[in-house]
Amino acid sequence: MSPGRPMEEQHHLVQVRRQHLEELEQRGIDAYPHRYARSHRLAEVVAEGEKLAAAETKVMVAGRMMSKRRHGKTAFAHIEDEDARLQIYVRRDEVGDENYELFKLLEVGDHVGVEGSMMFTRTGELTVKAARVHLLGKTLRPLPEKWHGLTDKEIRYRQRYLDLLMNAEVRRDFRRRTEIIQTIRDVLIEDAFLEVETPILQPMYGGATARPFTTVYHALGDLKVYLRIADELYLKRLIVGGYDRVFEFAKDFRNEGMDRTHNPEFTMMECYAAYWDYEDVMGLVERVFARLAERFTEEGILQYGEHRIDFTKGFRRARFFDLLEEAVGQDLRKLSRDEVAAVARDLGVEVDESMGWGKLLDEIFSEKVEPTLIQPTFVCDHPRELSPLAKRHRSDPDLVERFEPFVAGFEVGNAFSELNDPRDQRARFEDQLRLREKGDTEAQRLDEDFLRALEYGMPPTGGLGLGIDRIVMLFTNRHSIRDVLFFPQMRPEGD
RNA sequence: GCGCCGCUAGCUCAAUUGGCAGAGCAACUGACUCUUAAUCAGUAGGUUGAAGGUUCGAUUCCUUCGCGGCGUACCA
Repeated sequence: MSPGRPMEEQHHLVQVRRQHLEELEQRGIDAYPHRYARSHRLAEVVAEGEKLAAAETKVMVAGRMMSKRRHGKTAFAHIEDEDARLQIYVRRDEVGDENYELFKLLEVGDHVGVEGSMMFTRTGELTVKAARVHLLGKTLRPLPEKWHGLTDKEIRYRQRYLDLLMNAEVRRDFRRRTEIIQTIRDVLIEDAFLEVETPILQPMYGGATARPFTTVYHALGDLKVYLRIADELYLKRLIVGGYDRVFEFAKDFRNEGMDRTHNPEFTMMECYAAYWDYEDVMGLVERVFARLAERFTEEGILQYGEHRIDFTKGFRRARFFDLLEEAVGQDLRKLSRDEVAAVARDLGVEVDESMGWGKLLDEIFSEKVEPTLIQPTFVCDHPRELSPLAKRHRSDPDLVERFEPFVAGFEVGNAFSELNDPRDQRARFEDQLRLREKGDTEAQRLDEDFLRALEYGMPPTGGLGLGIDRIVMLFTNRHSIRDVLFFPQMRPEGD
């Protein structure tokens, strides 16, 4: 590990580079010029290679030098930019003595510009024959080895810039992250959703069950404020305010453990549509995944680890209690809280006394059903107790109109027919308060202003949250959330 | 939080039972005008994650700590 030490104490490899930098400056060369009049990106040169080489076209290209092979009075090197690499050929008798001396002082890692004409080498590789080489930015630290590259996960996560510059496939995956978000945004905008922004710092948190991060706001007398765990209650206020359809890509924060699928800050897309119910939202989720599958899979089949996931048939729809019954062999709906607890124990699911009926069912479901939900599935109609913001099921008051899309065994979202009856919403919050009094630190808070908003009338509304990081994991075939976040949470480096 | 594994040169990795800490690449010097993991000859590079202990002697064994990975728990 090489933490950033003061330059004075630097390693001899750094000292050598600093000496080269000084020598260059003594020759009057600016090691950090302001711009370079590039004529092509490398991918453009590569795409047009045949034509450019046939015409010996003059180009000005730029990139980071990733390899260098010197043979006396001639040399080859590769330069690389974001999405392509290109060989350069530098001959002393072409660039002149002075420029060749400059090139000798450049090293792997430096940013260089090359002015020259396109050609193919004897071995058939597209190459720029340099007429002149320019230094565009000097590197002071040595790059990891060219062959094995950088594999140490700690360095890859802590110094992501180094991971990105060494590993083109990592650059591609993060570019895809942006493309996935853009694809989802496109579908929403086509459906007339309006993109909005709501507060991250909130005086009262809500919209999910989780512990928050807290901070203080000095200007309001050290008022305790929270980083949002969800933006649900704010987006619903906007529906009350008369917007028809809204969405937000939100960074949410949850003060909980990290693992392969959890980072304390993560990205959730939430959207709400007036006059929709959860069946309408199912249609939206299917449109979103159909579009993602079209752009990012081969013919709708996604290879994720060992799984082949088929998006060509939409999502299977299955009810929460039916799936439970399939998995445990009996209908748990009519059982009492204690009977469910007994079933859970028999199944080897850990039970504790504070767990209510709904929580116990959820535990059994997580353990016995979720891992089996590989193909795209909507799990529908959950017990009411688990879902304090969802509307009662139109044909069964013990259930809510809710569904969770599952893919590859993980939950990628959550959706409801939104609860818009202010009396019922108040009663559900009060149930949560009772759970909190029993010691459930994650029970939801009663938000009086949100209730006031509902009392002004929210239309029937369908709402959805999508876990963006998990969706990116799916479509990049990555198995840790840390591989889809540029800068995952890490403990501070020691000295 | 708990369990297991790991941490050795800039990077990727070796080191027998506890017995002189090594290689490849990168770097430096020299040779080389179509190479591509360039080649050839030479040089330099280490507080073995940290502290303590056992021992004549510790990269190796023990204890504590730090960081990471994986699993598990918590967490929609």
